[in-house]
Amino acid sequence: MTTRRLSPTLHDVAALAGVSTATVSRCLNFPDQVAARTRDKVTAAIAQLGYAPNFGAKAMAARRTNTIGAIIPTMENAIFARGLQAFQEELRNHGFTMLVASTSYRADIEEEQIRALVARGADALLLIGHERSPAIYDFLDAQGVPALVTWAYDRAEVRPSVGFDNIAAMQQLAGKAIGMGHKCLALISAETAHNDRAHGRHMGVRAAMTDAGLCPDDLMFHETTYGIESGAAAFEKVMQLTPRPTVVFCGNDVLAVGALRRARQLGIDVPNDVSITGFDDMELAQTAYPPLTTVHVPHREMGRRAALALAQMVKDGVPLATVELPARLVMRDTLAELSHAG
Amino acid sequence: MTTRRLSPTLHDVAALAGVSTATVSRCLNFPDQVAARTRDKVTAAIAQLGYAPNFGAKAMAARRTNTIGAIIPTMENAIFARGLQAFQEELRNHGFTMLVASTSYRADIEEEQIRALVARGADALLLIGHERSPAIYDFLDAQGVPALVTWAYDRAEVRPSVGFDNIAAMQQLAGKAIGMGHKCLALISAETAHNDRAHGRHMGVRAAMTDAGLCPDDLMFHETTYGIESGAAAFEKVMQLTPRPTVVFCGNDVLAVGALRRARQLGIDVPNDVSITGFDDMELAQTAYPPLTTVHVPHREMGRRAALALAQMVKDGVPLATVELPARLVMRDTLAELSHAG
DNA sequence: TACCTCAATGTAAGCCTTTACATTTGCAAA
DNA sequence: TTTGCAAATGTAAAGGCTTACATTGAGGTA
Repeated sequence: MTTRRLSPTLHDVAALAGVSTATVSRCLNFPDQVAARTRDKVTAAIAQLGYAPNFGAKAMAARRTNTIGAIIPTMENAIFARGLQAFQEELRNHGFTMLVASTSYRADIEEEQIRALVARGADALLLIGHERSPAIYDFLDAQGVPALVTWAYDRAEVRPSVGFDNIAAMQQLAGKAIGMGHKCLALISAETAHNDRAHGRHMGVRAAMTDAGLCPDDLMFHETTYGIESGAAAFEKVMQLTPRPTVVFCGNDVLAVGALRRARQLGIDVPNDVSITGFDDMELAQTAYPPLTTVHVPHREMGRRAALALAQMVKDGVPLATVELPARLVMRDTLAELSHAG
Repeated sequence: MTTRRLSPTLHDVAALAGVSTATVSRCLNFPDQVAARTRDKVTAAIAQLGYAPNFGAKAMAARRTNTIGAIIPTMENAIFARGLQAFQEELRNHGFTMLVASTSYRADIEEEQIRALVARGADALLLIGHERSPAIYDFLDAQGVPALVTWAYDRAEVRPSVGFDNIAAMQQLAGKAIGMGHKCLALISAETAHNDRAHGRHMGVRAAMTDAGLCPDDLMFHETTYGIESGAAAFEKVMQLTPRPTVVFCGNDVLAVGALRRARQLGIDVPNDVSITGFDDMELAQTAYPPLTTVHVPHREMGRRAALALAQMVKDGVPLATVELPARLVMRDTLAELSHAG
């Protein structure tokens, strides 16, 4: 009485094709190392048996899973979703599958998720932003799992990354606003702790002020949580300040849309009474009314490039390199010359 | 000369703790089967060595990966992203990790992805919508991989699902519009081929017309691709029809926002000249101007419930059951009583 | 013909864990 | 003290694949 197997194994295929298991394995993984005749026999046997390789066995023997992990704050933020989508598509082109985990912007959960994905056999990891504890980098190094940072570019960092320069981008936008006559600036920022993107954007505004001979400490800085409502509330607060700002930069489009909405509710005209800008250029920005002036971030391109780099790293050992991608201003209708009537 | 191992194994832990590998394994998987003293020794050894179980070996020996696959059309659509986020969070609560693949709404890619995730050792699968080839269901059955459908509920389907009734929801919305005096109806729909959600919504409008004694064939039906621009173009087309519709239902919020935008560009006032409705109730709907009347779909709840069901199925063998979740009308500002002036 | 080379194929040793079954230990009951 | 039983632990056999190394055989060269 023989044990009935759930599904056919390499061994069964080999027996049916009249070759060794090694040959079948080679047929699957390095087809041009085996003679065409043999290959045909094996292919036929595989088809006949409906053979599919066993994942665990393959992973164990090959010491690789062809799986790459991505850890992002949340998929609900469209910018991450978009980048992730591109990441996954490119990964698929190279035969990899994506494992996803999210952190809700919490450092402790991120650490847990990094460990979880490594334990799940991720061959490499995609991470957002540079800022995390050194211990976790040590862990990654010890486990030999390469990690690529994205959404951030910082020439001072040694770890490889694919991203854009948050400081420079925001500096450019703020510089533009100052050039349009604005001197009284406010920034509604996402939380900057453990978030080097938000922090960089803050620094960018300050840098532009310094460039223009303004005192960066005069920037009205307001930090808040992510969300349309938060943006609305922050805007209302900021508009009560004295002197009242003539331009309100927002750390991202979602906050800006909230600000826009509250402005309308308060009867404040944008951009005639006050200018508002966003950051990210998500679909929301075009849809908003009036269409939002913002900074376009190459989310898809970042995801795609990151996937490519990681795939080549795992497959061919191509070392990870840092790539800076450009972010560009998108002038729409919410940033205007300072009207001296205002 | 001994081979240097990359990372410590169960064996190393066992040696250090002075017990057998079986005991270490039990310590990890069934802690209360081992004496407290032993457990302490083992725990110490694990910590000292920085041991982490090998995924491939574990998967092979346990014939389980604690990984669940999700296959969705695209993460760029916020409604899927949101559901997926909730799905992943709940999965994490139960110790599972999520494998994600996307299909770009293409049946052939979906099939390929289903096979890929099964090959990657997914213990179970989350799928969107019922509509797919029987062959792929056979494959899933043959491989013993349970699948749960979501985003759709259809009492006629035997396969388990967690979702809402697209027909009934749209029927309710259309019924409401008809009750407000509208008789001349148009529907801008996403592509209905291989998409039972879009198809159901179409059927819903027709059903409401029949209910009200209107002839469903009088519905001006316009099918288009997903996207704001598509919605805008479709709206323009539909408004050139004779008789001109007084209400334009859209298959989703994105199309509706496109319609709204084009209406503004064309100087058509919403809702006084024409009513427009969406479907999904994504953030976009509140942000749009004017705020969009739509149907709220419980995306998060679907994701959460699906994760729970799948986790319980894989862990404890609880059979998958069909659950219908409610979708409800959200009246905002784009649907109005038919003004007889119009 | 004898010899060499290289491509194709085969052999078998891992890879690391889980788990059925066997063995030992500890303790309570007699 | 002896016996019996349950709890704790150990032994070793899978589990299915990859791959280093060994073997075979075909074709070319001297």
